[in-house]
Amino acid sequence: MTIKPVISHSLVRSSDATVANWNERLIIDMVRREGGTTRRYITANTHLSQQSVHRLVDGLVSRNFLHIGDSVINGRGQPSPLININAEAVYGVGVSINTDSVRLSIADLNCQEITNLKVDVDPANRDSALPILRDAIYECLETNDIRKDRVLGVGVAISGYRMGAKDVFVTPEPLETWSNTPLIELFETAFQMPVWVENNATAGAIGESLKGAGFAHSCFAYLSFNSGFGCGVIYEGKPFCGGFNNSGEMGRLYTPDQMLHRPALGELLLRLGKSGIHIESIDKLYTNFNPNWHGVDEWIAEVKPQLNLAIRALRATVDPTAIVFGGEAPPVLKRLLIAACDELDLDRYGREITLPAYIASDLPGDPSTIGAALLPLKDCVLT
Amino acid sequence: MTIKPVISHSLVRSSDATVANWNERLIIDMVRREGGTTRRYITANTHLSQQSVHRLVDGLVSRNFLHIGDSVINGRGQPSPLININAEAVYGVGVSINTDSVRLSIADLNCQEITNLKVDVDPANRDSALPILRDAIYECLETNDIRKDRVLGVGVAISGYRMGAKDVFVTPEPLETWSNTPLIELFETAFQMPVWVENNATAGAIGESLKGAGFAHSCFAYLSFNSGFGCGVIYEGKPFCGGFNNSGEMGRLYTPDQMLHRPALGELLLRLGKSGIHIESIDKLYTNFNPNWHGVDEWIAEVKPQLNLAIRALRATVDPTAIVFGGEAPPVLKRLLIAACDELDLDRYGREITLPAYIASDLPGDPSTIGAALLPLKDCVLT
DNA sequence: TTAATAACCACACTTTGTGTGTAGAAATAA
DNA sequence: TTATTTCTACACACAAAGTGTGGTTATTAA
Repeated sequence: MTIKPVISHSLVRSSDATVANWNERLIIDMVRREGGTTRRYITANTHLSQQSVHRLVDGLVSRNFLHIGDSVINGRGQPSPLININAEAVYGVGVSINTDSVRLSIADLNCQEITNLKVDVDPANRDSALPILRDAIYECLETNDIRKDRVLGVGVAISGYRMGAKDVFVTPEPLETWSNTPLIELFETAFQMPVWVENNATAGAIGESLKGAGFAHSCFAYLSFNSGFGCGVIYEGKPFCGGFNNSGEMGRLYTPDQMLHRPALGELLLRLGKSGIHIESIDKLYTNFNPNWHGVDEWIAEVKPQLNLAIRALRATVDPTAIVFGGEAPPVLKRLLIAACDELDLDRYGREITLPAYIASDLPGDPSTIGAALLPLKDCVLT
Repeated sequence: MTIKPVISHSLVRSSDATVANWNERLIIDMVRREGGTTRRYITANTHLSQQSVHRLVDGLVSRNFLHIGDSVINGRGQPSPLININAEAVYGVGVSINTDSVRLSIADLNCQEITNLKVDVDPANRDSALPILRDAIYECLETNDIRKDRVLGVGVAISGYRMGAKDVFVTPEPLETWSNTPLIELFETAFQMPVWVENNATAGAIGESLKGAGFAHSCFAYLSFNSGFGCGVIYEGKPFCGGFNNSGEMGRLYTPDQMLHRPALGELLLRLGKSGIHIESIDKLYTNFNPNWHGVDEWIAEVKPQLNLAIRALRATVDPTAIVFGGEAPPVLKRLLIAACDELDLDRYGREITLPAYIASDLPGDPSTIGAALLPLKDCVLT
């Protein structure tokens, strides 16, 4: 049984029951990325003619995805009315399930996070978690005055890799309860809304593609420093999933020996513990991090070879134009990790080669939750 | 100045001047891959309706890309006429420029190699090579009775990585003369035909996607064992080029120290030479290879760690469903290399994970030349 | 012999784009 | 002030490429 969209009829195209066709999505995403623009600009920057842009924008305005604002003067000629996103047109709900916490988030059509909260459930117990999560979602929508028929669906970010189907995961052991189950059916039944499921690193990458590095890069790798260490790849603006849908599963790069020294924050917590600094969760690390703590420099030195190996592997295979340092690492730590990267910008004949940009993600908090909330938007109305 | 297609007007669609639109290409490629099929099969295996398939096939038959053959009976109902590829409809010409040889090849619409020959030119001297190559192409077309208006264009495979534009390469030093030049304009001017340019590993991968592993895999990595060691990635049936267009440039994976022990056949020739076995070219290695030669086992052991690192890097980032061992390595050597691959099929909790298939390519001779000849076909009429 | 099935094909229709042409509004240049 | 320019707005005819309906025909199973 597939859950049908619950969104308003006025938002759905009568012809094919989708929310927006590809050219409409191109226009919505262009308006969003530009933070408002004119029909003139859209005509100049798409393959569409003036007449087509006019008709498509008209339709999107009448279906309330876009607003017409004041006119702007661009030299001679009639001024262009500004076209703006109607941020309240549709929303995406995001849920991230991590080993130590479950978070909930709502994003509007502008990809702005409306709310982000920790849900007080035990992620290790599926049966008790699902109804609590469902209640939390509906309560959260009500609190924020969001009608249910404006919600495209729920994106779920979970750590682990896929096995067979696109929605069956093998999770880290603390999340064993979510393993080997078709998650879409599970969540759709629980939430009574359409559901998307994605690996947490890829969810972070999607968030970055819509709000951060994606403005300048259409092919980049997103390093996700969480309890573990993962990676999401964006190619041609879309998530790259590979053959078995496990692209970016960095554990497969390392030998068992190297695994112990990979840049996973869970390992950092252990090292800090040994130095007498006891941090109980990645959450707390984010808020309390001090780069002068005893053990930080040592850990950076310890993981540096594995971090550089990951970057070499990405450059050799994916060849991204940017590598984004994200996940739940504290901002200062991201900068320390970037500083630890070797800059191998010469080929074997000593000729210069272009390096990818190393970027510290500045999406706040847990990027996989906001990324999860953006999944429905990305899949229905954006590009 | 862009060279216009020289193919017959009867093969080009009047509406948009392309050779075939996407649905037509889907059908042509399905007929090709099936080695002939019925409209019934096409209808069942595409998103197209019976009526649309009928209309599209009709158009392709009247434009001579397809032939209608005998009918086959499939149980009750009217028998279906067989639809076959007209192999002589269009052709692609391929040129590969390697450090030690220049090869020329012609492929028909069935992706069958019509001819493959070594061109007697010095690849190190561009100005003398171009006119000789042009003459060789036209002579070769004449010899094989192929009219010029059936040729889609020339694909060129060259070793090296891209710099900036998609047709500007930085080549290995022996091919310095082809470096830092927009190659499309260069070759189009010389050949007076449309030209495609591709890295030789990716050209091999494209060949494999049309004639070998591509029948079963839409995402695979193609390891190209040549004088150097490269890789081409196919994703969703198409070449994956990454952000800077240098996906698969495996040199970037290795440290300078590892580079000396990477699985490049040029290095094998050096090791064999030290053992008193003097092979003058990769060509000769292909025809005369003996796995019992002193030095072969030692070389396999020497490169094994770097080969496995490449595979780990590919599995972590691209996650292909197959890894094809190709390039100019002799068949026996490919099998030895496959045997040297560790099979890391357990995750860090000891759970089983699906391995990619390790496949020895059985395209004969130099795959990059045939791959080059397939470039125009892939880009104009196949998918 | 007859019913069922599948292929074939004509036709009307829909969606989604294009190009042409016209009218009008507002800013700038002379 | 007036003319020019630039851009919006909109009507209309048209084209490409798909769909659905329904009828005809060929073959097999009962």
